[in-house]
Amino acid sequence: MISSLELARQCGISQGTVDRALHNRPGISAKTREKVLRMAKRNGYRPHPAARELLTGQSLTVGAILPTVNNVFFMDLFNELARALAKQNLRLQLTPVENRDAFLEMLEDFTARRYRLAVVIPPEDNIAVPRAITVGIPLISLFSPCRGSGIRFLSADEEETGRDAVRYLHRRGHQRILHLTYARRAYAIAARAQGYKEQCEELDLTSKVLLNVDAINLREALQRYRPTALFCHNDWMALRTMVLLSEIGLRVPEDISVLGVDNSPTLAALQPGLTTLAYPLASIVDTIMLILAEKPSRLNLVRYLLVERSTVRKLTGQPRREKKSHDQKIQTHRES
Amino acid sequence: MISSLELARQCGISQGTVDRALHNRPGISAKTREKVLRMAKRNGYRPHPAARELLTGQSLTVGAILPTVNNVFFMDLFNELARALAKQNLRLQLTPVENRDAFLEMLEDFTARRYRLAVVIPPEDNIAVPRAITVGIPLISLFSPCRGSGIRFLSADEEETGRDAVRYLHRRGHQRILHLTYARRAYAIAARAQGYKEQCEELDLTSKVLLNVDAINLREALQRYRPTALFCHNDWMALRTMVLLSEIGLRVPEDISVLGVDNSPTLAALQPGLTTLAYPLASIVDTIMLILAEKPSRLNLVRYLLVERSTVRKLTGQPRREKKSHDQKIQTHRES
DNA sequence: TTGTAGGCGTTATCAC
DNA sequence: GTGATAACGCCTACAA
Repeated sequence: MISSLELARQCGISQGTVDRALHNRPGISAKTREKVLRMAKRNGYRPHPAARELLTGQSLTVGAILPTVNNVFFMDLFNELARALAKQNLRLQLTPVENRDAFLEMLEDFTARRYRLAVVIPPEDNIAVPRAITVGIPLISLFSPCRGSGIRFLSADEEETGRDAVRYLHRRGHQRILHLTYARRAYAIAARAQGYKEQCEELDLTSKVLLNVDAINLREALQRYRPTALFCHNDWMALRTMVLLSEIGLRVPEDISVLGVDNSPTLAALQPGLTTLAYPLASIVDTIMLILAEKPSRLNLVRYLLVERSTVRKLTGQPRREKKSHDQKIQTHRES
Repeated sequence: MISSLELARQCGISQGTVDRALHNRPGISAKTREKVLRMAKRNGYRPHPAARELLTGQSLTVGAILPTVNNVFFMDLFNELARALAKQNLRLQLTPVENRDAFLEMLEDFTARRYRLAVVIPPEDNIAVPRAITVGIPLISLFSPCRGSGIRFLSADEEETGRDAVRYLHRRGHQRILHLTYARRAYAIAARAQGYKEQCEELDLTSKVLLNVDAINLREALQRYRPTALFCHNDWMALRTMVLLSEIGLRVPEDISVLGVDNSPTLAALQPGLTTLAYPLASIVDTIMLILAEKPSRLNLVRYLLVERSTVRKLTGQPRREKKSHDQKIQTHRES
């Protein structure tokens, strides 16, 4: 790796002139510029990002943290984000972390490195982020909130998602709807279950939530509650449920209906027939890019909680849809 | 973010003394050291990694590149690697790339940043890596080889994996074994299919390879070849196949056997009953860590191709197992 | 049109 | 024990 000073020596000129050539700045003869560019190419010259970052105090990297839990939906999201960032000449640095300590440690590192932005999926809910970090880097938390000033929390309206699911199934004639979800205490999980329960009450349906589905408790719940539909927290759990149902000997959708959430492209490849609620993944990425486009000074002042679906729309410039949007949102490759 | 110079001023001492305190170096009084550490903590001081990297010419980061193809097996691998690196105080920087250009661009960036090592899963086979990169950073390519001097290619012996699968199924009494794999031209895919074919010939079995399984061509192949066992390229494809079989109305393993490859922990959670060949994931991570432990000067001289299973063992210090190892390698939660 | 100087933050090596 | 100085590579401002 050659330095710009070394390059200047090889060309027999000064470092300043080399800089003018490399950055297309005025005040240099065409001949000299050409020569510098030729030599640079020949030597495979690349500016040292560390030096530039040190000088400018700004990095061209966006840091991302995700739990080591292997979640295909998270990967779909970050792949999308990486693509969007690449277009703006920014890189995404992904780091898997196992726990709260590693999470905060990584955030400190991002701050010290002057990353442009941190986009995180916290390994736990409500982690308290020290002020030293929040003043140092704009922070967007996805799916699960963090505690701390100026942190943006980006999420779909999970309660409404839960309600949507119940309404959709009820309209299809279902009366006994079971909700399958995780025992983990996380915002998205709790809120979605809450919406499910509330909507069930409004429609005079009995609600029942099953945590951490397995062969035994699923079988038991099926016998006890005789549900005609299963509303699963996400596509992954829907898939697992379908596998279990097939072992039990129940067919989907003839014997029982299964509804997932996410519309994960990766899982769609595995099980194209899955019925699922589409998660506004593209909106999330769009919103992140919008936040990034703002001036850093303004970033630390604004704070909003994207728990209202309309907020997402406003940010991404989409018009508020009419009532029937509920149906449009539902991807039905196979009716369930 | 406070600098060490600023910290020194606040303590009323020089930068050099601050450095002695922060790095536990001798030549400083206990009282001064304590004071510096206290002030550092209070101000949330963190050395700027860019400055350190600039000075030392070495980064504490390992760069990783993986295709945007959402592959749970890759994520399992990198999660393991991140964990192992964290123990050595190294970070893993993961970057998803879409194509050859982005891949090479990212490698150049890694080189410019003086990363300790690049661990890559190339988006295509046999990408030519310029010398400028290979001399700048030690490079390990996983699953799919790259062209270029000094590049280490780390992979299990894929041909042998293909043979193992056939031998295993044949010993269970299967005579008609179909191989389901991808159309993509990649080393692991081609080599595994090659091993499958060769072993079939040796055992006087007819071999048939089905590319890009879907509902239609699977049904057709089942009717035409009447296989009793399906050997799938990986767990993911095995799962997809099992879903299709269940739609067709065939039960696994009663009507037909399905064998996957990877022993992916993530997919095991989805379908615990899947029979699969264990991929030596831990060995791969161990080997990477061993390569990392060597001196960089030596790294650029050695070159080896880990296509012989014995080579992996040698590097990781495991004894060569006896014949029955084939059986031990196979994870059979449910006999297929 | 070109050369020179200074500083980003850290660390190693001098001198006191 | 402590303080001063130089250097890593880049970029900007100013001087020639």
